[in-house]
Amino acid sequence: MAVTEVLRRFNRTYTQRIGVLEESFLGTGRPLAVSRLLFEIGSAGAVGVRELRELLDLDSGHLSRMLRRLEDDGLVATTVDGADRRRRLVSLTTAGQQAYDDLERRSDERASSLVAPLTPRQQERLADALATADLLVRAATVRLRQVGDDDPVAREATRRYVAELDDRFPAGFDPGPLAPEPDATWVVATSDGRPVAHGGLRPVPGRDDTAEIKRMWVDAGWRGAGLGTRMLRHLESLAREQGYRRVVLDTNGTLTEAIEMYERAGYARIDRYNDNPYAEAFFEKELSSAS
Amino acid sequence: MAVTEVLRRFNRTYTQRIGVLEESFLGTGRPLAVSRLLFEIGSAGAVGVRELRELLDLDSGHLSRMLRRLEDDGLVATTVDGADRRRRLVSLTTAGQQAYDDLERRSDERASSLVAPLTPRQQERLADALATADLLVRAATVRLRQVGDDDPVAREATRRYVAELDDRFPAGFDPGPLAPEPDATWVVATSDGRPVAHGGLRPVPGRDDTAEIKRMWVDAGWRGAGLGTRMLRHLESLAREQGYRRVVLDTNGTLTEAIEMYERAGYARIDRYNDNPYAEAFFEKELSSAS
DNA sequence: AGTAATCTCTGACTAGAGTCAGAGAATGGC
DNA sequence: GCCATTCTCTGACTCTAGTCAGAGATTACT
Repeated sequence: MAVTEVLRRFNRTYTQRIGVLEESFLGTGRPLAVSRLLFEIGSAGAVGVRELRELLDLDSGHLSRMLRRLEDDGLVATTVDGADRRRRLVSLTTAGQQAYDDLERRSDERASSLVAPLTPRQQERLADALATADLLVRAATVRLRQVGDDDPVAREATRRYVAELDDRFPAGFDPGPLAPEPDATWVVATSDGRPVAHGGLRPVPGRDDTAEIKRMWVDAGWRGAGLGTRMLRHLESLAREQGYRRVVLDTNGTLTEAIEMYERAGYARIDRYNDNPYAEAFFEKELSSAS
Repeated sequence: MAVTEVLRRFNRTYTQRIGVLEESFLGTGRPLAVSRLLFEIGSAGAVGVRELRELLDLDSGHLSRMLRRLEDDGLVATTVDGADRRRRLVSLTTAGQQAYDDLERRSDERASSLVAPLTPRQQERLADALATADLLVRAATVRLRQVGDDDPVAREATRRYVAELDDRFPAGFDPGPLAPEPDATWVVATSDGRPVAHGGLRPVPGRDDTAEIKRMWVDAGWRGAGLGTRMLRHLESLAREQGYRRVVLDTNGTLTEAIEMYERAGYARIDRYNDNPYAEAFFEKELSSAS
C-alpha cells in the first residue's frame, strides 16, 4: 500500500481514537486551548509570551486573553523581562504547577488505558512503531534554512558540532579560534526551532570551480533519518547554483557513518588537499547539472 | 521508553504536523465538520441520517443543520427511506461527488507533500510503522460485547465464520441448519461497528462443571493483533463467572494458527468428546479462580 | 385502536476559537 | 534625539461547534 494511503488511513484511526488524548485536557473546567497553553508553559518552565505565540502559532490577542484567564485563576504569573522591558515572561505559580501535574497525570492515565488491552509484547511493538513513525515524521518536517554564522541557532549547532568532535576524537578536538569565513554559506536544519543538523559551503582559494563542504553535523538522536544525505544534497545544489562544478570535503577516520554516507552519496576518495591535522579522509564529487 | 511516553510524544508530533491533514478540508469554503460529513457520505455511498449520527457521534440538531447546508449548496440530496418513512437517506449529487473527489485529491496531495522529503526507503519504513501502529491501535480499541444470536452483527460474524471454514476445509464446510442454542452466550468484537472476532460459550449436557467454546473466529485482516487470545480470555472469564471450572473446545487440523493459539493459552489436548465430523483436535483447560 | 417510542427537524441558546485594528510602552538604528 | 519597529494588550467582531427542548410525522407494541 502506498505511503499516502497508509498515512491517510492512520490519520482517520488516529483522530477517532488517540486524538481523544486531548480529552484529558477537558474536565478541568478550562477550555482545551487554555489547558494546552498551561501544558506548554509547564513543560518549558518559564517562557516569554513571544515564544509561546510562535510555538503555538496563536494570534497575539487570543494568547493575551488566555494568559489573563490563567492569571485570574491564579495558575500563572507574568513578569516583565528585564532584558527587554517590552516583553513579558510567564511562569507557573504553585497552584499552576499543581494543575500542570494534574494534566500530566490525566494524560498518562489516558495513554495507559488506551494501550491496556494489548499484551506487553504488543505494547512494545506499538512503542517501536510509533517511535519510528515519530522520528520519520519529524525528519520529514525538518526545515533547512540558510543562515549567517552569527545566527543564534547556527551558533548552537556549531557549539554542539565542536563538542561532539571533541568527544569522539581520541585526542580531542580544538578548532582553535574559529576563523570567520565571510564568503561561506551556512545551512541549519531545525525542528521545533532547535538545530538538528548543520553544514556549510565555502570557496576554495585558487580553484574557482570548487567549493568545500564544512562542519557537517547531524544530532545524535536524529541519525538514521536521512538528514545527513538531505543536508549534503542541499549543499550540493546550493553549490551548483553558485556556479561550482565540484565539491570537496575532509573528515576524520573516526566518523565511519559519515564516511559511509559520503560514499553512498557518490563521493570519491582523493588525496589530502590541505593540512588540517584532524582530517584523515578526503573526498570529491563532480556536480552534474542534472541531479 | 515506556509505551505511554512514546504515545504521548507521538501525539504531540502528530497534532503539530500530520494533524494538519485536516487543513485539506479547509480552503473549500466549508467548515471542517461539514467537510468531514461530506467525506463520510461520499465514502459510504448513500447512508441513512441515523447511521451518520452514530458514526460521527453528532447531535441530531447539529447534523440536521449541516445536512441542510450541504443540501443548500447542492451537494447532497435526501430522500425518505421507503422501508421506514421516519428515516431519511442521504446521497451525493453530481456536484457533491465532485466536491468529494476534490477533498480526496487535496488529502492525497497533503499526504504526499508531507512525506516528499523522505527517501523511498524511508517512506516505506514510515508506511510499515504506521500500518503496525494502525493495526495495534485499532486492536486496542476493539470492543467486546455480549450479544444474542439474533443480533445483526453476530449474524454477520457467523456468516463470515462459516464462509471462511467452507473456504479453508478441503472438503468444504456445511454447518447444516445452525441449531439455535438457547443457553449459549455469544460475544462479538467490533471495530467501527463491524465484527472482527467472534466466539461463544455453551453448557455441555451432562457435565455441570464444563462449558464448551464454540465458533471462535478472527477476521483475516486482524490476525496477529492478539484478538483471538483476548476473546479466549474473555470467554474463559465469562465461564468462570457462570460457575464453570473447565472449558473444552474442538477444532479442525487445518486451522494451525488457532491450534497454536490454544496451546499458548494453556489448553491441553484431550480425546475426542463428540462426533463433530469436522473436528480433529480436542482441547481442555482448567479454569483457575485466580487468572 | 390507542399509546409509547423513534426519527428528523427547527428554534433558541452558549461557549470556544480565532481575526483585525489600533493603543501605549519600550527599543534599535542612524 | 527622532522615527520606525517591536511587543503586549484591549475592544469589537465573526464563525464554528455543540446543547437542549420540543414539534410533527411515523412506526412498534399489545
